[in-house]
Amino acid sequence: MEQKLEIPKKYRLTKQRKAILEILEKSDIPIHAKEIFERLKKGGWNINLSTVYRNLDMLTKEGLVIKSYMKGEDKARYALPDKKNYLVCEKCGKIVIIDNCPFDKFKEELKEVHQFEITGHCIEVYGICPECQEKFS
Amino acid sequence: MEQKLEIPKKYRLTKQRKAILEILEKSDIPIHAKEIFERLKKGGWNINLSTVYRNLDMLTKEGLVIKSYMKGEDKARYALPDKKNYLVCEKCGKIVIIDNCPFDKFKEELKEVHQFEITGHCIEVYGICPECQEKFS
DNA sequence: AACTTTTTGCAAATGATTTGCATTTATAGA
DNA sequence: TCTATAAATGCAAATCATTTGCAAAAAGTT
Repeated sequence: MEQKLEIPKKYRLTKQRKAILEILEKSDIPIHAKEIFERLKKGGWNINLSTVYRNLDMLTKEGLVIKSYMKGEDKARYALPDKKNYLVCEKCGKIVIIDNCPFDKFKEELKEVHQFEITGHCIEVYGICPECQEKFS
Repeated sequence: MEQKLEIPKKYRLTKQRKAILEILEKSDIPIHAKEIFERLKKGGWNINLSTVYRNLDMLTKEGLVIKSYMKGEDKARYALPDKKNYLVCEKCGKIVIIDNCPFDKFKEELKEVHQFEITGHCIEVYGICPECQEKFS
């Protein structure tokens, strides 16, 4: 259940890389590359946007970061693996993390039916949050 | 369970629109805008790529088409709603549609826990298909 | 057929993401 | 601690999917 976040030895632990991971750790929800970039800038860093992209790319390929797209959006969001399942309110945009991923229970079933060896998944659920249900009813 | 694919009356049923929907119906898996465009071209249509995009956009907003992104890809794929849940083989890229969406069983649970009114979802599962399991074992 | 509104085609613009290259930096070894 | 060297960074320019403006064409009416 715990994630280690160990960067493979063939990569170097640069301060930029560390800083990007820290931003991701502090964020409750998946965020855009540019958002990471801007938070770093605001934090006094003099980092470049392409450095952010290059690192996110490498981290994604290594499985240390999850890249996803939200409905209606055209740019990627990035998050640490434990934050990838979430509910999105279509009205206000609020995001709620799904902690106990319901999918795990289905892995076995899916495995049997399709004979696939499951290695990962991504679930995105849309709906209307309690507050908006009141507001718009 | 059945999808109607009725275009709301405020939109016109142009031949381009019909042709795009036909391509989507014929495809087993979610495909790129450009792929749709090229299949139409090959079929003798003299359609424009922006027309494809504009229609996919409208169809997506009306809920007649599902837009999604596959892991590792940076461009959107489009599919009819009954084709949105699928398994992807990480080795060979093969795609298998999940017919009986396992998620439906969880809607209620999620609804209770988070008080969200669920309106939609998207599931993408990665793994290794039976053939590749043999090939790479 | 004429009218009104939606769509289309085309070309140009946009915006996220990527890339080339010279310079800097992290890390291993002397 | 100093050096060598491969990996990373910054910057500017390039890419490529997607969007948009606008005049011409097509749909659905009357």
